[in-house]
Amino acid sequence: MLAMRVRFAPSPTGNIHIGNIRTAIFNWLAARSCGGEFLLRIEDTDRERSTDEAVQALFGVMEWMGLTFDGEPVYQSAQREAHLTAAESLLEGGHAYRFAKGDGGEATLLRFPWNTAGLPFVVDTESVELELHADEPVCVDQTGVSYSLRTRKGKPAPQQGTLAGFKGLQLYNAAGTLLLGLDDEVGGILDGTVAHEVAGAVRMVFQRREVQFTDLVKGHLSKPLDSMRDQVIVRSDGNPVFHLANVCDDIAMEISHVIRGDDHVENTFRHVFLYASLGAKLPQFAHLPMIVNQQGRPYSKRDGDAYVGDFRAKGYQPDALFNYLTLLGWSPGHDVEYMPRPELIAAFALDRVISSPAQMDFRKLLDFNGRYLADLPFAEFANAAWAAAADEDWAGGEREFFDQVALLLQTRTKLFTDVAGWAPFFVETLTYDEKAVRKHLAKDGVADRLRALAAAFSGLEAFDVAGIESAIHGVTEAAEMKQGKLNQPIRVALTGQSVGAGIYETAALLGRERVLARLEAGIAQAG
RNA sequence: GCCCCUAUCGUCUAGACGGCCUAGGACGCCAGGUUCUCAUCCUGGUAACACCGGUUCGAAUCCGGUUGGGGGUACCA
Repeated sequence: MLAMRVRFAPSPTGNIHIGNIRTAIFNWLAARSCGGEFLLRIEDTDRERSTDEAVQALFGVMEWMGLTFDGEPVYQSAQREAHLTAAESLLEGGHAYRFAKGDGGEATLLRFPWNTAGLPFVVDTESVELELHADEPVCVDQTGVSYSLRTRKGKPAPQQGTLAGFKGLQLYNAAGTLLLGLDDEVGGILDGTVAHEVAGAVRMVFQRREVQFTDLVKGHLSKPLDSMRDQVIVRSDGNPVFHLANVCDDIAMEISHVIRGDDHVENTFRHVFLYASLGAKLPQFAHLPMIVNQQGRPYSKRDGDAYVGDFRAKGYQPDALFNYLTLLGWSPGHDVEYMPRPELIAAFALDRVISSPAQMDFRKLLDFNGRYLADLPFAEFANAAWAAAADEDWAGGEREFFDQVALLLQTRTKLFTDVAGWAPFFVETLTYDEKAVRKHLAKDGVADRLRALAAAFSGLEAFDVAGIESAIHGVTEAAEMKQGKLNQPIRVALTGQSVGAGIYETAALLGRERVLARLEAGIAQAG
């Protein structure tokens, strides 16, 4: 088997969201897990909406996520001539025709071939017999067959399908007389010289044909050809449409596996004909389940939700987001979910991707982020925390002291924005959490104990962790309290908060002078 | 309307051959523990096979139907 060549093909029409980047991740993992190549193609043919800023943002996001691509990015807009040339050759080979639909000029349409003998992905299935609505005519021309079924209430329900979907079509009237046999005149219809409008038909019979392909994720898929319509490949204004451009580029880039979102499944039934008409070999297809938002709808650029850049701005670790996203629609098959990138590369396989949509769980992502932060080498953690603190009022103190605080809090940090909560180490005047004050400080006897503690602290020879611990123990023993009962009141007095790092370490780091001042302020709060 | 896909705890998921599933793991939540607290850590608990039929000695697992969800049905990508 040839090496795997995959591509990520976003259109730069806005910020890239979580669904897009997950597609990129799976492509990247598929390639990296088997030594294949991961290419980037920027589908910028929608010139009105494609902006250079969006392209730069795309590069930024990919770099941040560590999604390295091979070779130079391909810009689809630069391939326009190739697309048009392909359309021209399709026209010359009889695989396409020009037709004026509506009031526009002539567009170029791909013709699903009447003769499917050489196409392994089209098979004849059952013979179909349909009751028609007699009031509506059946129209047969080179664009296809249009007819009307009856709804339950007896109203006409218009249908339309490509000519090739109606092999052996026969139309009958109520008396059972054959009104039209398609196969006899298909030649003229195909070249556009003959068209029929048949009135009074109540019954149609034809041989159904199905288009089939095997998806690496979803398995064997099929769709009746009579439910499909001929596909415009070049608009009447002369611009190639997405389907043509996409397939031409994938052929030109020699893509072996097309890995994309579930929303492209239906397109694939049409794309296989394009590959065949262009004389190209079919790639393998893998359609990934959509990632849906809290409302159960797929993320879209229009909703402006869940941009990857937002996660970056909020201080998420790219590796944590990467790891988390990998678990949406895929699982390694064992119980370990926390998998650094090399493990992910080793474990990833397309055949373990599932096919139903997944919803983001931001809490689980946060948990992953906390684990990745805890596992960061300390120097890296401290640098990033320092950078994250730059926007705080208290930023810019001594780096050595900051590092000591960071060391104390690394394992408890879920997100770098949490450093805002480190303020008690860096500011003079505390902001008290009212709830914490009420619960821990404003209780009978607390003020007395804090006074006793202040005295004990003052008498301490060395204001270190061991000394602080024994001083606290001394006070609780004298008050006949349970060990640790005084810790939360002390914490609230020293930090204004009910949560934080170990209290002895916190006190030691704050230093005797500040601790004493805060105890006094705390006593005032305790009233 | 028509076509395609899909359905296990609140969420992400495990569950190749039907019995090892009185359905496992993770997040969340709850409780307890770490002879000092907490957002760390440890232990325990909570909670699911959409519904109805069928096949079978036996079904979350196979088949059919219903319902729900998603996608498509464009001279959008």
